[in-house]
Amino acid sequence: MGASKTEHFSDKQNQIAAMAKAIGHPARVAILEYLLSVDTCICGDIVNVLPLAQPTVSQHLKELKNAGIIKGSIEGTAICYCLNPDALSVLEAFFAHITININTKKTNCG
Amino acid sequence: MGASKTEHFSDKQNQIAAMAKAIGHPARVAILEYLLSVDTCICGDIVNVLPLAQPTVSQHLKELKNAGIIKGSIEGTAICYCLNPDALSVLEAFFAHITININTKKTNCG
DNA sequence: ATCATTTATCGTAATATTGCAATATTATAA
DNA sequence: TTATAATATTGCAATATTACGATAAATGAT
Repeated sequence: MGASKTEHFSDKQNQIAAMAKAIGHPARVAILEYLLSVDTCICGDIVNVLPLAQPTVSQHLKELKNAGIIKGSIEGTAICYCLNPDALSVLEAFFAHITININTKKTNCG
Repeated sequence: MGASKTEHFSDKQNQIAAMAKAIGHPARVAILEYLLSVDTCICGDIVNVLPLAQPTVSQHLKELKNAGIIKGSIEGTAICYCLNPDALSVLEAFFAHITININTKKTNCG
């Protein structure tokens, strides 16, 4: 096989998984942190910040965009990228919900 | 290639990415939600909850365990699994940090 | 010791991801 | 138009992931 059986899971579960998967690569974590470190959008120097070739960076940006984590808009020759607050707040809520509920329960095994 | 160039990124970035990647599959999101929905550990019925074969579920549990997201302990014939609050709070802090910082900045492109 | 139960591992097939060179596309400038 | 700059796409090789049948390992019960 090799393909996930997404049809067996809820839309919410698939959405969380898709976004987490998009962040599941150190280059893409680095992109998020970089976009967060500067004010608003970044127009055209993400490639220089990462230790990867331009096509590879372009591919990583595409995946983040497909998952809705970042947004991009054409600005002349360059493209401006920025974080998508909506997507990130969904993830934030998901993990906040988990940690809050863990703490209200008995401590665990292991 | 096919292998991530983890050596070019920080330990923190690799750690966040590894944990996010582990959650980046709907079956593993479902496992997290199930472990959260019951009190403390779950001993031995995770397979019945998921629409996947037993070896597949075992593999998913292994990946969550390798990433530190869950913990497991042997309890007779069964194995008890539970969430690892430490790992999940790292992710929670990561996304909380992002969403807090987004909101203090100008709204973005796209 | 034998059996039943539960979980893990092995082997394998299908598919996806990662990375980059080469090339194409798009937009601005001269 | 031609050149320049920035980003995207294509094509490909190496590797990883997903899924499951078959089988193994470990524990408890009879």
